[in-house]
Amino acid sequence: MTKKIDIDKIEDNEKCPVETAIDVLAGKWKILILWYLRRDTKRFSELKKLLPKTTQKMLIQKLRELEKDGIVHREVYPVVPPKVEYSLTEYGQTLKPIIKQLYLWGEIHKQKLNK
Amino acid sequence: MTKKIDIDKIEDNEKCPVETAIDVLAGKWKILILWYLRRDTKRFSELKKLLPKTTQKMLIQKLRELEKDGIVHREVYPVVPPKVEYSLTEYGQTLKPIIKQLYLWGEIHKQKLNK
DNA sequence: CTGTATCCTATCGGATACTG
DNA sequence: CAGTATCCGATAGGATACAG
Repeated sequence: MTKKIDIDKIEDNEKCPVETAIDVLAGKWKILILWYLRRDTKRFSELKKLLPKTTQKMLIQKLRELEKDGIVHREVYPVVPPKVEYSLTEYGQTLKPIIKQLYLWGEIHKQKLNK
Repeated sequence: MTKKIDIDKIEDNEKCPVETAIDVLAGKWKILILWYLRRDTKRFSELKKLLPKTTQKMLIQKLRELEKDGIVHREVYPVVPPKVEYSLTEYGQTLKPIIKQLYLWGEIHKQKLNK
């Protein structure tokens, strides 16, 4: 349904929406977090395993930022040991087309690198 | 044509293509540069005006990186004063779906921020 | 006009230790 | 398990000056 928009026809605004999007998604790990949350809820420990190259501190920091922007939901279960689950909010779901395009292009680029 | 792919059905690979894409596009200004080049060629001085918040040094640095990745083409005209034009390569054009989605989502998010 | 070259600082992010 | 706190180094990025 967005297929008919031609970005070539859009004028160069003062404050481009692309910049707005980047402001929210910048920070290397953020999009990768969203990628792993695209499908379902993950516990904090799961995310840590999925993102071995980041640190606990960074992961929490980025999760907090995404939470603040209304993209990620944090659900705390009052059990021992603690259990915290992260998921995409309904608003966060609207980012999926971006994530999808990044995935598709990443595949193309990986192939190019292997040549 | 990519509409039928459901990213929810994709397994969590070791090295996700999303990460590959991020590696190339990371750096706050890069995507914004691509945005302004999406339609046509720009001179260096034009890019500088379009990106007033970045510095000349950063702009050149990012342009060089994009050039190295085969995304941007640099055309030097041997005239005085110097004239250099930047444009998307054919390969760089393949990034347009990503840029488009970022634009669309940025618009949505701008609206949300104004409420 | 299109760059280079320095210098400098703020932020990002890693390592480690500790806690409810 | 899911954090917090602290320290510390690397690097992204800004200001300024200068050159072809």
